[in-house]
Amino acid sequence: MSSKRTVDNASAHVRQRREQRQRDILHAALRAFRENGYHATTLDDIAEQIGVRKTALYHYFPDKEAILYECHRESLSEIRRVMKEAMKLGTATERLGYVIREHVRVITGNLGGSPLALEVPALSTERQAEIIATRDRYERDLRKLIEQGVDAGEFREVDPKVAAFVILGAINWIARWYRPEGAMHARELGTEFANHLLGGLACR
Amino acid sequence: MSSKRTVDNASAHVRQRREQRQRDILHAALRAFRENGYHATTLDDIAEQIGVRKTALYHYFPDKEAILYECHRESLSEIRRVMKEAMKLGTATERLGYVIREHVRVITGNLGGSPLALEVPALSTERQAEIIATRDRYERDLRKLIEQGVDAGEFREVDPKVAAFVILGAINWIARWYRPEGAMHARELGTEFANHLLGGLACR
DNA sequence: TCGAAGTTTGAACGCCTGTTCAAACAGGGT
DNA sequence: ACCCTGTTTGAACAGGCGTTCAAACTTCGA
Repeated sequence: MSSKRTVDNASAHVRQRREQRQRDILHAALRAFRENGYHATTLDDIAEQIGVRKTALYHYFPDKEAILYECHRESLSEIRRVMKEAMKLGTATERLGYVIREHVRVITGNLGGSPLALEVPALSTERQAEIIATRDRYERDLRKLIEQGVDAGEFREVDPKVAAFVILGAINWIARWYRPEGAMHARELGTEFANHLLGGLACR
Repeated sequence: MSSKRTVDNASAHVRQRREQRQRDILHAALRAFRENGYHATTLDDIAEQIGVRKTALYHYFPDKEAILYECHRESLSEIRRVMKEAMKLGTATERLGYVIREHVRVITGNLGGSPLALEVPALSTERQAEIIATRDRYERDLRKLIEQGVDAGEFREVDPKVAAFVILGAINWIARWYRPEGAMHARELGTEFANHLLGGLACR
């Protein structure tokens, strides 16, 4: 039956275009949220960035909060993928360095998100719970990574919790000042961050 | 003339009470802004925290933005005072350590502010310019401090700009997770941060 | 060329929240 | 007891923005 075939092709094409549109919206939103915050960003802002009226957004997301939710999910999944990848490496130093560099790359990328820098309290209670749970899992992994480094004698005896906050804070703060147009390049930024956070400032 | 005398006493008392009220408002606002952000904080939130209706706030500040502005000014002045104090110390390591510890103390204190963590774009253009200028002066001082450490051979050869961002980011991020009720104490937090940011994670 | 499904739009609604204002209230000096 | 100043309040207003909806438009296969 060629009718079935063509219909399938058509709907596949349609779905594809729809998903592309959704990605566009998410990226525009992510960029705006990261730079101006969720509440300061209007649907008009997001819509304008992709050349469309705000009402069009409702064909792709039920409401504004859903957009934020997807931003959270997408960026969290990307960052957890990084963590998983890091675990394949040998030493804690290598692993942590990789995580830091990749995290910086993600946060500075046009497509990626600034994982934990997004507003959580703006979400509904249930969604908050889910996002926080995922984020905590990531943070726990990071702490464990640091603990392993301490146990292995690679790192000094630090409080893993505080150390993780130092690292995450430094990285997430990038979203507040980094602009793609700026002079600073993402790659060097990542290595510079990794050097500083791993090796500190002091001469050895 | 005893009338003059008593009037002065009275107005002094009144002024004093007024200033206390203003401080109360600022601290309530600062706390709310820092925890929930400027836009997510309503005047009702602030007013409720000091047991008053939101309209009462207008006797002390012309509008919401003015409250944010004063929060900025107060916390910036406190943090610049810290920087000035640090300059009296001998080595770059001591200076930077002091700045970090005190910065953490300020940001975790009930009364103090989270200096640079407040939303800037919510201010009017002129006020933005002023706040940014002051903030930049502080950041420049911090960078210079780092440069001096590099020149003196105390620090490794880092990009002072990036190093400053790492330090400020780690510290400012505290506002996002630190809660006074929590188990973590401000003092240890400060020294832990200083150790990490100066000495890094790696064993030496 | 037609029709159906997908997409975009403009107008309108409703809520939230910052702001204004006149009226009530409090306190302390005479 | 009275008044003046400073303070607080409730009601009402105004604008912004998220959201709804029916109507117009676009795309693409038949």
